[in-house]
Amino acid sequence: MSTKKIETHRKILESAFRLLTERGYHGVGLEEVARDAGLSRQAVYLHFNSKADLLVATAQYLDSQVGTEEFLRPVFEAKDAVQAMDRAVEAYAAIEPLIYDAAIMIYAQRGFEPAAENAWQDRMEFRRQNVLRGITALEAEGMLAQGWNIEEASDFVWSLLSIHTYEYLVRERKWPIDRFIDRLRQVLHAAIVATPPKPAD
Amino acid sequence: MSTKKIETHRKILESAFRLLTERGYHGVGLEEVARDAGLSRQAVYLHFNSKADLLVATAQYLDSQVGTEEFLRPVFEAKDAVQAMDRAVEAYAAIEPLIYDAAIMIYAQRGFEPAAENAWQDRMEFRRQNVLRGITALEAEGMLAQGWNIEEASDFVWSLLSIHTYEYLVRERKWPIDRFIDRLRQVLHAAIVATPPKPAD
DNA sequence: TCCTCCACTTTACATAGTGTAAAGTGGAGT
DNA sequence: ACTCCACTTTACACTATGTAAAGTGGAGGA
Repeated sequence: MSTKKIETHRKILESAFRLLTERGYHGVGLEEVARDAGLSRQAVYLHFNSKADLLVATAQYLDSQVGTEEFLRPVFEAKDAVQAMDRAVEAYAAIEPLIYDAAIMIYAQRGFEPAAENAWQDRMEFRRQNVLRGITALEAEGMLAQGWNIEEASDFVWSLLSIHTYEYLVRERKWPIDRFIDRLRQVLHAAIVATPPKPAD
Repeated sequence: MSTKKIETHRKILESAFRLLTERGYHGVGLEEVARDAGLSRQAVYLHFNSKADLLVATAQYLDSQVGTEEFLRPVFEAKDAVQAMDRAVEAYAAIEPLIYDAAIMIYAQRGFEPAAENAWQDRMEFRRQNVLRGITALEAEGMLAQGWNIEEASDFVWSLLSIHTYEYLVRERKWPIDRFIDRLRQVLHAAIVATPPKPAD
């Protein structure tokens, strides 16, 4: 692809991102996206096969802009699995607001557009693998609470750290982000971290 | 409304429910819903103002069919707040599969259709009030874990008992419903139920 | 029995969006 | 000067929602 085409590609994605997140998937037509990017509607079809394709590409573009790895670095550098977990909650709370609009849009379209379903599954699987690593480490350090196994604890934590928990508590219930972080940590500690052996007396 | 019209109304709702849940909101047109109900497309507009209206009416119709109160009765008849909570988890796990399709459809449309947004908020508020009552009782019995207040504990439990937790764990991760119930109870006990005072020795 | 009402049909139309097709344009690179 | 190609322009096919209005047929009341 020529430099020019790549540049146009990016312009479409940025117009699409802004308009789609402002007004929702059905709230904007490709006509308007194209106009916003300074192009004809047909030009958009030279870059993306369909509106659904554009949505998915937009979400992936956003992901690349957000730089998830940066946020996750402290997690991997933690001194133990419990600290990693606490840091993961913080990272999660920092990333979620940035990707919320796009993620929810993908989620809402996943029932109708196979491309959106794939994008959603990819994202979920990525997250679940990260959680699985964390829980595996927790278990290896003997800090996974009794009564849990790695698989089920991972599933549960993955579900707890989903975009919907953020939506319910922060967006709907207006929790300040610090409360959100503290409460999630509190729950995770209580529910899946082993209580420390009695201090020797 | 005449008996005949009410009957037709119901027929439309049942056709709509089946087709919409089978193929999704955008997967069926009113043409097809009407045909399925043995009517012309225009007849549907004599009963519902728009497709969005029909969706909302369908979800409400389903709610009325499900009989949520029946499921919740054991919760209100529990001997204490902790037992009520355990029973609430069971009721929740019984109701969720029945309303899942319709609820998710309403959820997915809520960004586009104010009617769907209202229906969603109503449902959420109903649930949140129920949870709030439960947590208030828990606190009154001195069984709310330290570090929680009623408001925040309610928000958290409400979010944990959302349709999305069911979606993630049962639908996506294929948890058997019993495991789902057990794990949720386990988490709730660990996270928000007070540890009993040390038995006298 | 006749009349009226009304739920529903039929036909038609306006509007809006997605996606396809194909000829034309203008500028950048060789 | 020639070519390529990204993009424009115009046009069309298709599908859906929603509106409008005249017509039909049967049930219920006078």
